[in-house]
Amino acid sequence: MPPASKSGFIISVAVPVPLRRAFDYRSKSDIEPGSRVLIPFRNRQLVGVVVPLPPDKSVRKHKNIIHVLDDQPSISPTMLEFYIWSASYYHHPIGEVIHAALPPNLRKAVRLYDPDTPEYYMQNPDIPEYETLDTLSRAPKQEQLFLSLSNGQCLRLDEIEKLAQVSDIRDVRGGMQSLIRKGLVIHSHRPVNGTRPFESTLNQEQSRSLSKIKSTEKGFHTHLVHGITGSGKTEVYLHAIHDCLNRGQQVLVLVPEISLTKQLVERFVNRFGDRVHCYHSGINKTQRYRTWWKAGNGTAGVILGTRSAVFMPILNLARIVVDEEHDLSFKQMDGFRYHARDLAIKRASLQNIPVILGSATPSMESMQNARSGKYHLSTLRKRAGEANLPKIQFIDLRQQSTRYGLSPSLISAIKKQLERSQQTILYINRRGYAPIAECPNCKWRACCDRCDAYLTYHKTSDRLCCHYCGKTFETPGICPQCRSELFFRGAGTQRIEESLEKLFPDASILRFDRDRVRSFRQLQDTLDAINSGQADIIVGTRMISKGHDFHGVTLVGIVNADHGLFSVDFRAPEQLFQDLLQVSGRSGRGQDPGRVLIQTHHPDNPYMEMVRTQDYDLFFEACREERKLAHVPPFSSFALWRVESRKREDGFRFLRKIKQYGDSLLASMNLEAVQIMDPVHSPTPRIDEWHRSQLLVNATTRAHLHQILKHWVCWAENTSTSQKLRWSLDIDPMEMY
DNA sequence: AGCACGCCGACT
DNA sequence: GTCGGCGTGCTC
Repeated sequence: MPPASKSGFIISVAVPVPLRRAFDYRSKSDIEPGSRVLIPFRNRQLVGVVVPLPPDKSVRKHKNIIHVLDDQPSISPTMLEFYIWSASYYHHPIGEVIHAALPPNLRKAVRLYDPDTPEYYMQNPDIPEYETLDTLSRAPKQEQLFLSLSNGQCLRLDEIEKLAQVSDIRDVRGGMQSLIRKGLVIHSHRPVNGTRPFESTLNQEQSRSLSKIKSTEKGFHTHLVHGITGSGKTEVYLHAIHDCLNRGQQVLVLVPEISLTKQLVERFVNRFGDRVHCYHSGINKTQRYRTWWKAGNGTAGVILGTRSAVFMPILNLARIVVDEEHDLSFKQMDGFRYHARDLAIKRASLQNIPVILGSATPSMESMQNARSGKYHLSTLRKRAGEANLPKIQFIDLRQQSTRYGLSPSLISAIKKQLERSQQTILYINRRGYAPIAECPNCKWRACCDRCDAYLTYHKTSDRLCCHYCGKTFETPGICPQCRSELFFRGAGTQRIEESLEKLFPDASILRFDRDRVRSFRQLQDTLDAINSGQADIIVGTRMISKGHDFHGVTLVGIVNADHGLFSVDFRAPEQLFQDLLQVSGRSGRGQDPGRVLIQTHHPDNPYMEMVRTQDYDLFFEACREERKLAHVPPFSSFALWRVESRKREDGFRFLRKIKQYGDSLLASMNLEAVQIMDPVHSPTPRIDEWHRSQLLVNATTRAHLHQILKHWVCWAENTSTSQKLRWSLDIDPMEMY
């Protein structure tokens, strides 16, 4: 309760500005937390949200709130608590966090409104009618209402009211609400013909995993489903979701950006009809608001979304599923740098519900938690249906020479595929034609003028392109220094595509990279083309490895696996292992067995051997030991200060000041568990004319890290910096450059 | 962030 | 004389 006085109430408001504090205002009446208010802010008017934080006693002058925008709070106490927790964990301004969580049209000074009138109602097709009538035997009015929806009819409220007049039922809306609350009736936006009956097709492993999940229906639990590619993890989630919908509850399903395809949505819609609501960057404002509204009032059964959907208010949330939990796209890489998987787990604990993480290659963090008993682990070792795991073999590049990336062994394997008219995927993690344009004589290389990076040659546009800032340049035909003819070194997707066209002129070749597949629409079309067998060979970057099911692909060729084997980033082996296993998993998902050929200079590297045998457990143990010795996550917690400046030394100087202050904080707080490294320039020191440097903080205890950061960030925020300098703090950084 | 205030150079 | 450049500081 805010203090009430003669002059009114003092209300704490989160304002959408990059400041890590709330602002206090005066109001004649008390206002419930979670309500949006219009407030004067300096000489502007902004929409803020009332937060349950204690007012700052040191502030004397208070302006009046202009206007309360919500009759009822648009943010529930639970969600508000979750947003405040998120802001404090990531040390991000509370106003910006709440602003990001609101649907775009509520960020403006408009009142809440129902996006869907009229609303349709229908019987829940997943519950047999006799069962329902049983539960309603002592509620005759509700039974009447329920029966007016018989035979799968879909009716508007006014239509039901007309029918109900006959039986003299007055509170139709209330009656329908209680039927919905009991899960016997569902809302639907437009008439649907019911959903398909749910057939169980789980194998033994899947059933075991499901019953493990079902055994912890109540309370907070984290499940990790470790299922090899093609083992049918999705099927397990679908069953778990089905149970919740039957009880009239809701489920949140988070998937990586690239996985939210038509195929996946269709799979959900086939099971759950129009109770499925999607939420991702490609959805317009009206749709977003509709989903937000329906999630909040309990009518959307399944909310299927990408990372930002973790902030969706959901009235009867019973479960959260995070598919491909290892995927890096769950981490927001700019602005509010949150990790949707970690927040999903926090949210589940706040709401006291189970959360299910699934992956073929779980992150080190999650598996460590499973092994230590914090999470419940279930393992799916068999591929569902007829399919078997693909066989992985190496092509030793020390013994075979390649022509533009392809070895004779790989070429002959592709040839055999074409003869048997089976599809092949070639994976190369580099787009464009050649990553380097070099003078063979004086070794001059084409560089970007805005970044410290070499330019990639793109043959389709005949231009040199910077993959960091996106700027393109005209290709000089000859070396600007010694006038020799330039040589394009190395291979990207375009060059592989070209080589294949020459080698196999009759084959149809499809490129699958960011240059070719730019929009959501193009992604659908490309996936459709692959699945309908229009492409014989698909040349793709990492995009292709993200959870797509290709039934005709029986060979995956990995053009170069060595990228990242000797990286300085401690996460590089994990990412390599995940990438290679994920892309290998695209092979042999139909009836025919799959093969994987990996070109490498290091077939005897221990990590490569674990890839070949697809031995996740062995990999986990090896990686675990390495990380334990190096004292890095999951055996410690990282925070990373990042600074960008226009002048080279400005950022570095600021980081030295940050470190100095941090060290003094450490000394005064007597925290030995926290270690502050020295500032360093980023591996790519300049991007788009911004010079980048960073400062790593490594802590044994997360609580101690948090404690020092609280003061540290506060200091940084109040230390004036010029506009030529930008800084940010990354909690649990996933990429260290 | 976004906006006002303020202190110096080239202009109707 | 003043219009406007962006460096600095503040927002309950």
